[in-house]
Amino acid sequence: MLNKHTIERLVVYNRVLKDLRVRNISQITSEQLGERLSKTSSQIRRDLSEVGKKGRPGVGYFVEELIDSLDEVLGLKRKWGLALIGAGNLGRALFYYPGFKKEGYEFRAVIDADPSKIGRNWSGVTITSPDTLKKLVREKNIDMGVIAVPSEAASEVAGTLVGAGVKAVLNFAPVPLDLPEDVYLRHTDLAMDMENLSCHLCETEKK
Amino acid sequence: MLNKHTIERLVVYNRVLKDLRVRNISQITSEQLGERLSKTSSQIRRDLSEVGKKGRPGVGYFVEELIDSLDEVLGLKRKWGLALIGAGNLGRALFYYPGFKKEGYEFRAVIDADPSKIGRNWSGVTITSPDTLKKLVREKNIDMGVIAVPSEAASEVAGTLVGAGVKAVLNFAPVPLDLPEDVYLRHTDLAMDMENLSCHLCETEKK
DNA sequence: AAGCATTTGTGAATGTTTTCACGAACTACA
DNA sequence: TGTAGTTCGTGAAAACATTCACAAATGCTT
Repeated sequence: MLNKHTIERLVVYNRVLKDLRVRNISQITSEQLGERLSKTSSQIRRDLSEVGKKGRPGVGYFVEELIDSLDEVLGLKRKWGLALIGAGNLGRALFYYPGFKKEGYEFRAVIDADPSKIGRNWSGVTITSPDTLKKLVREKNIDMGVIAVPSEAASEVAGTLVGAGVKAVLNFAPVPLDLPEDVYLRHTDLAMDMENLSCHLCETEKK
Repeated sequence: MLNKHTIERLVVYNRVLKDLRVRNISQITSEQLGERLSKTSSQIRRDLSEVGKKGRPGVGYFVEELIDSLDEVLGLKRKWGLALIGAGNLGRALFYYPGFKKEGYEFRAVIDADPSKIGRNWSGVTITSPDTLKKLVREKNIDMGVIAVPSEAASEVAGTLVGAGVKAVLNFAPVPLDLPEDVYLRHTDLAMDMENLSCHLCETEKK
């Protein structure tokens, strides 16, 4: 029902609204929100019309109510269990990234194939070997897998995750994964963003 | 000229093509490429028609030639200088991320406000304080800024980057930045991707 | 050299997303 | 209560993106 673009924007609106809440601002109009995000007000009204809560004509939206609806829609009203695959530099950065815990995402398992890493402890989570994954997914209620291994290993661990019953995967390895239809996959490729930037720089240089 | 969606796909095509090259495959049809990426062949032909090199009817595209054109379009034929702002966990992961160097992106400056970090050395790059940024951008030919600081500090460092003349910014802080029109900005918010996943999980659960 | 089998490149058709524009809902104040 | 001033929600229009479908280009076989 909600399309991809809308969801992406809802996430951003939610961020801004939470910032407003901290600053004790309790109402905002679509016009103001749009200005803050360089979007048209009608875009914002259209997007928000897809979540439950309605704005009030002549006034705008109530920050608190809207956050509540957005948290509901975006699945932030409950905790989610994560398994981190890959305990390298990137894996560690993700594990300790404060934004996850804040929104209810908990790393409950950390997997790495490197024997020198297995057994180490990160804030109470012990790093274990790949063959423990299936068991951990069941026991620790893992909802999502986060892949932070080198490209070569990515396909295999993705397969293991899916085999263990995980239905959502966030892939940081720079390789497109081919997973079953019913697994929701997002690919966050750091170098891809960079290439996007350089492509634009190139284009503007030409002008 | 090239639109956002097309660029995003071109980056992916380039990845796949480079993989094919490694495996000594020298030709590919739009049909095959489409299958590999779950895209229609006409989408791929349309996208590729926007880069210089033409395919050959009855044969397909030549991998090597196509990579060459894509590298050109995506700005991968030259080196780019990066400044990393923020030497925390995420900053370190980005700095040591192998994908960047491979595609010609070089971190030439690392900035952090924490006195205990200033003076440390990461693979030959010394961590320096924020007030050195302007000078470094000039001296080290910095093309892009990579922001990996906590939200509170993000706006300010973004402003400093822009003030120093940087025209492209990759923002990892979970806060929307408001930069001048002529600065190209990309926002990679790790928690945002996660929220996207949980939103989808929620939606499918409901059905 | 001719005919068949591929596959490209691209107008035209279709589908999707965003913006426009305006009636209806609400507030504020006299 | 009435009037003026906001702002929302949403059909309809416009802009944008994808897919279809087919002529033209090429390779392969006889």
